[in-house]
Formats: sequence, structure tokens, C-alpha cells
Amino acid sequence: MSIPSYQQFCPVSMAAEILGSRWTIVLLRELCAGSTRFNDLRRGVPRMSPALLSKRLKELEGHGVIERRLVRKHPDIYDYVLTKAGQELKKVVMEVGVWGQRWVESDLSLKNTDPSLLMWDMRRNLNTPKLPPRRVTIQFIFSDQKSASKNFWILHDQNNGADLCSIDPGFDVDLFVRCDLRTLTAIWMGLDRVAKAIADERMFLSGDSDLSGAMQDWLGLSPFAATPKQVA
Amino acid sequence: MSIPSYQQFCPVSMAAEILGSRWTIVLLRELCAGSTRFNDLRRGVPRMSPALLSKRLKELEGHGVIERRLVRKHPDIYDYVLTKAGQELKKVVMEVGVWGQRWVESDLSLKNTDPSLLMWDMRRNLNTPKLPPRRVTIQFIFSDQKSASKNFWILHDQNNGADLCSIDPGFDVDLFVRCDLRTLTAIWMGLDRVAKAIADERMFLSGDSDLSGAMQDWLGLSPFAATPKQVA
DNA sequence: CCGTATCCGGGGGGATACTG
DNA sequence: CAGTATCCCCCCGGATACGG
Repeated sequence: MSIPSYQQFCPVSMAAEILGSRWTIVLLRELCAGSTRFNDLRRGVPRMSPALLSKRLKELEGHGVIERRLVRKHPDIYDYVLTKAGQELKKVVMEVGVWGQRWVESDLSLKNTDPSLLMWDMRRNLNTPKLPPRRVTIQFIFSDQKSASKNFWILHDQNNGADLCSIDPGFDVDLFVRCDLRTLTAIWMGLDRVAKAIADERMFLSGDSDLSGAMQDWLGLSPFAATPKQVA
Repeated sequence: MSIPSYQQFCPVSMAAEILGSRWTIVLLRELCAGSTRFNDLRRGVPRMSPALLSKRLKELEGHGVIERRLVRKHPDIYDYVLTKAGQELKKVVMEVGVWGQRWVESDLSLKNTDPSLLMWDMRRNLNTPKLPPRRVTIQFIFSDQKSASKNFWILHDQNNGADLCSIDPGFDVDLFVRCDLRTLTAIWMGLDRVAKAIADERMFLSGDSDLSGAMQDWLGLSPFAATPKQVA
């Protein structure tokens, strides 16, 4: 997308030269969501190769969308942060997402489930004020997944925020959440509800009853969950 | 962009699968601007090959963004019109354009001037109420262009609307506009003004004095001209 | 942990010509 | 006017392995 340009002065096409290359919008979504470190970004775009990620980051830097900032006292370790121009791209990313939420069929989206990505998004959007003011450990068990993709733990306390583990951290578990991946993904996207999934016996909670009763509240949803679908 | 998917359920990436392929956003801009016929669309994306244009139109139709409608009494001739989902993409296109106008450097945009494209955009956006209520012929002469790209005529009357010609239609010319391509492009983009270009002797008007005096008014500008640049 | 280097294949898309 | 058909190159980007 760099040299073979559209050769149009129109601002739409000039912007499209920057935003239109593969993975760029998805990467920007992850940057807008707050990830700044290389490997955090990778978790948001897991199917993007590190080589391509590095290349895109350089391009975005060259276009003034992000800048690299040295992490204090770590030479050669950088944060990638949005510039003012990059901040304004949030509007574009939001409009793209809103349109996707409204007009892309649910079944199509739900064909692309990914347990790590879902958990990564969920951890970031936890509605922490609705969690009890002590350390909480919640284990998610995806009944239809195997081994490495089956179990996840979210740890939260008010000092350290939320952590995500894919190997057992060893703490006592306050709440177990068991369901298939599609169910939790649909809830996260605003297409289903915790209560309904439980009533339909597609989801099973066990452990702390306060925590299980408030799951729909502490489980923050996708930024687009409130946008109503216009198609099946 | 069709099969090799991002494999993310996120609405942003689902939408990006549809919008992210080369030329698609630029084509959508032209559709949003109102072109519906194949060759009208071509004028808005002159550097796109007809084969690719046809392919993209099919893809957009497949994604429910546009639909083909038979032109009355012409079998095999179609209008391409935005569906409801397509209409809502105007928001995306606008946000992309606004960002481009604010953050892409003027010099970069003005390296991509194109006389036919500029005239095609201008014709569409004429502020016709500011033109006199009779037939008007305006000839544009790009002093730095050669032969086929040098002269354009805009014809307007209240019955037939505005027409654009690149060969002399033969009518008496009410106003001659002479300047270089960059100057008119910059005015169109809101980066320059008619009065300033004249004062600087970068633009010369001759003919009907009412028409020349009101040029800044009847010359409609780019939809993004009112958005202020944030960078040089 | 944070990237870079290298290889390599597939296909996207540019160019051109042509048809109903 | 409204597209198709075809060729073919190039380079995007996926995969993997490796250095700092």
C-alpha cells in the first residue's frame, strides 16, 4: 500500500493509503484499546506474524499515527503510543466497528471465535467496580476446547488490577464458569445474556454466589455490545 | 481479502474484511457521492481497472452493501445503489475523509492532482443556486497541463443540471478560468481561496463579471474543505 | 521479553485488448 | 456504453528460525 498509490488528492483516498493495508485497522483497534507493548499487541492480533507487526508499526510511526517511547531504564524496549493524530483514529475505528456490529451477520462473526483473544478482550474490559474489594480468582472452562485453550484464570485485586493466566496460578478459585466458547463469545458481543445461557443450560456457574449472581455486571462487554444488530 | 480472513469475531475486523481490500474505500466514496453507473464510477476511480471495479462491485453486492438495479427498459444495464447497510457506510467514509483532511500533509495530497478527477468532483458539487438562472458555460484552462488535460467546460442550466466536457461543446463561454492545476485543487480542498489566488496572480478570470465575482460561492468545495488541517 | 532476518508461494491486481 | 477475458509480474505477507 506504500508506493502503488491511488494517486488521488481526495482525503479519503489519502487516508486509505495509510489505513487500507492488511491488518492495519485491526492493529489500530488494539492500539486504541490501550495495548502499548509489542507482545501485548501480539495478543490482540494473534494471527499476525511478528515480522508483519513490526513492519506495520514502523509504517504507522512513519505516518505520524504512533510514536515509540523508550520504556524507562530499558534501552531497546519501547512503548508504542498513539499520537494526537492516532487518537483521532479512534473515531474511525469506532465507526467501522459499529457498522460491523450492525451489519455483519452474527453467525459469520461467531465462526471466528478464539478463546485467548476473547479472554484478552474480557480481561481488559472487566467492570472492576462490580467485583468485590478483595482478591478474586475466576476460572473459565471452555467445555468444547482442548488442553491449552480450555482453561483460563482471571485474577483481580484492587492493587494490581486484572491478570489473565492460561496456566493454573494455584490460587483458590472463587468462581468457576463453564460453557462452550460460542456462548461466552455471544454474551461478550451482546448477542446473548448470562441469565439466558444459564436457563438454557449452556452455561454453568459454581462457587461464590454473589459473584455468580453479578456476572452480567462485572463481566464488561465488548465496546460494541450495546449497538443493536440490524441483520440476523 | 476474501478467504484469508483475520479470524477474529471482533466487529472491527469483520468489517475490515469487507472494507479493507484495495480500492474499496475509494470506490465507496464514489458510491456515497452519488454515482450509480459503471462508467460514472470509473470517472471517480480512474486508475482502477474495469476488471477490478467489476470484481469489487460484485463483492460489495455479495456483502449486502450495494445492489444492482436494472435500468428501465435496458436489459443488461444496471444501476449500482447503496443498500441501507451501504448508506450507513457513509459515516465510515466521512470519518476516514475527515481524518485525512486533518492529518495528511497538504503537499502530499497536492502531489496527486488529477484534472479530470477534480473537474468530476467539482461538477457534482457546484453550488447551483449561486449560478445565474440561464445557461452558463465556464471554461477552465489549466496552464500547466497539456492537450487533453488542459481544457474543460462546465455547462449548467436549470433544466439539465451541470454537464462536464473535455472537448469544446461550441457554446459561447461566459467565464474563462485560467490557473495551474495545483491552485484550483487547493481551492477545492479548502486550502486556498479564489481571492487570494487572483491577488497572487496564480489565477486569472475573464468574462462575465458577476460570474467571476461570485466564483468562491458557486464553486462548491470538497465535502471536507471546511475541516481545518492540523498539520502543514 | 522484543523484535529481526530470511525464505518462499499464492494471488491480488495492473495493463491491455476485446466483445455485445 | 458496460463490462469480460487474459496474461503475468510483483510483492504482500505467512511461516519459521534466529539474535539481542
